[in-house]
Amino acid sequence: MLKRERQEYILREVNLHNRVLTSDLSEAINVSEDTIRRDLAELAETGKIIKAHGGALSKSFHTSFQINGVYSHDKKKCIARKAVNLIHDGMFILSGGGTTITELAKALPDQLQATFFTGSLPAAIEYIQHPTAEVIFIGDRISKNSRITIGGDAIQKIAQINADICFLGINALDPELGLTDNDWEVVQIKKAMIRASRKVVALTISEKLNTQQKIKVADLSELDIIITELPPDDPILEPFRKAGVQIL
Amino acid sequence: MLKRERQEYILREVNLHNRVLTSDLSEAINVSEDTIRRDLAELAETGKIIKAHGGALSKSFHTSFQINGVYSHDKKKCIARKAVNLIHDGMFILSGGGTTITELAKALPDQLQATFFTGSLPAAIEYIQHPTAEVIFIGDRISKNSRITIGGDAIQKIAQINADICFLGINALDPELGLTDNDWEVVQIKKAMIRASRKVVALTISEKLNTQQKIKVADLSELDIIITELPPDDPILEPFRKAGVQIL
DNA sequence: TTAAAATGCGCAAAAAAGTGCAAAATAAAG
DNA sequence: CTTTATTTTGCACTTTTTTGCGCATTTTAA
Repeated sequence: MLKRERQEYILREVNLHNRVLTSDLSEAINVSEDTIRRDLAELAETGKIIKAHGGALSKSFHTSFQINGVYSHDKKKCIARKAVNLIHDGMFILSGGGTTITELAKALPDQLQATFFTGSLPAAIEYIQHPTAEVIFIGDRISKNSRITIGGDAIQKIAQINADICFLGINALDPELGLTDNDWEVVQIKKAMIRASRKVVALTISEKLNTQQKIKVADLSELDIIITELPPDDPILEPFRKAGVQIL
Repeated sequence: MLKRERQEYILREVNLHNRVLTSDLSEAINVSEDTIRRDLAELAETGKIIKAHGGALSKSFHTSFQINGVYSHDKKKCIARKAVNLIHDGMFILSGGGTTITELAKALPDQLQATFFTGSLPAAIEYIQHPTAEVIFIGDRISKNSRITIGGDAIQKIAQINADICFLGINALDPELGLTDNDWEVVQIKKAMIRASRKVVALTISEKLNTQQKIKVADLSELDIIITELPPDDPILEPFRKAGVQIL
């Protein structure tokens, strides 16, 4: 076996299993462990793998490992964990934009099999990394501020969908004024999403409760569930529960 | 056995078995190993095979190896820098997928004012961070492997565009077989993009030159410009220039 | 802390590759 | 058909690359 060939074999093994042992490789290829170590050192030097004691790790595995650790203690992550419980196999899900929704996308359990419609670039990036999730992107002009699709073409596309559930990341929620926002185009998209879904779930950190913005998106009565990081019996949530919305 | 004949035999052997040993070839053809080595050197110089200690490897087998290194990133940046010079204010640009295209999106000069149509999530994320660029995302199902939009709806949308220029990140380019790929759905998108654009630019690192994949995308004659990290007078590029394609 | 496992380093043998040159084969010219 | 020029090939030799082993050192895990 050629040296180059051997190194390619090793690289494939690493990328396939996310990690390899020097001893296993040595046995499989029938060369000394020294040779394997030298190969791993070379591959690591050109940045193709991460060397470790006893073997090596794939690059992608290493990076994803780090990312998961950093954001684990976030309010939004807490909200996302509550939200994923509403998703079941086979569902068709409309997903809006915002960082909270992106957290939701990261929090999906691996074995889930569902179809996600979204116009949010950051959320789509996360959904597509899920092993089984189907992702349909709603295309049109992309808004620079919110990084979601806006425009008539998108609204038309959304109207063709009949989703089981819709997750909206929101900017302002008030017991009287309901759901409001400051971007006209984004509001049109959110309204379309609410119309296109049987159940509407609003995700928000508690700071945005009892705040108002300038453009009306929906009445509280149009929302089915509100999810925040607070415990369900927090007094701040009382007026929303009274309006007939379920709190998680 | 003629020299030419012998080299073609070697090339067939390489592509068939993905690797050859100098010693085996020498024995099979009944010439000295020196001669085989000289043949391998010539074939490697024109980019048809990859030389290695003890023999040679096929290009297709080898590419996966080179593509994810630290040096390939520099190459792609170099390619991106060449490509941005083709973009001018007011242009309508169709942009495909792939890491090279993503580099292009990162390399855009800040004051540029242009409209980008794309179905690539990573590229769109970069385009949208540009201060003035207009971004239109072509929506439909997102392919897990390539992270670009695929499907009939997307093809229909692309057909409605009449772009000034189209940038394609490509997987395999051969002087005879032209542009090829291994994903049927992605091929359909690329074909649509080529049809929808007045000028077609192929971006690729040199390792992918002289390689073939299974599904035809376009003839060389359909390409206007090829951009690689190599200097324009490199011998590997000669057959492409002869086919009438401009090289940068 | 301690024992086992893994690693790095120097070294030597084996394999392969590069080099210069002359013989052989092929092509071109007279 | 012969002669000359060019290319191709093989051989002897040197240089480089690759590989495995012994041994001191470091890392890991109990």
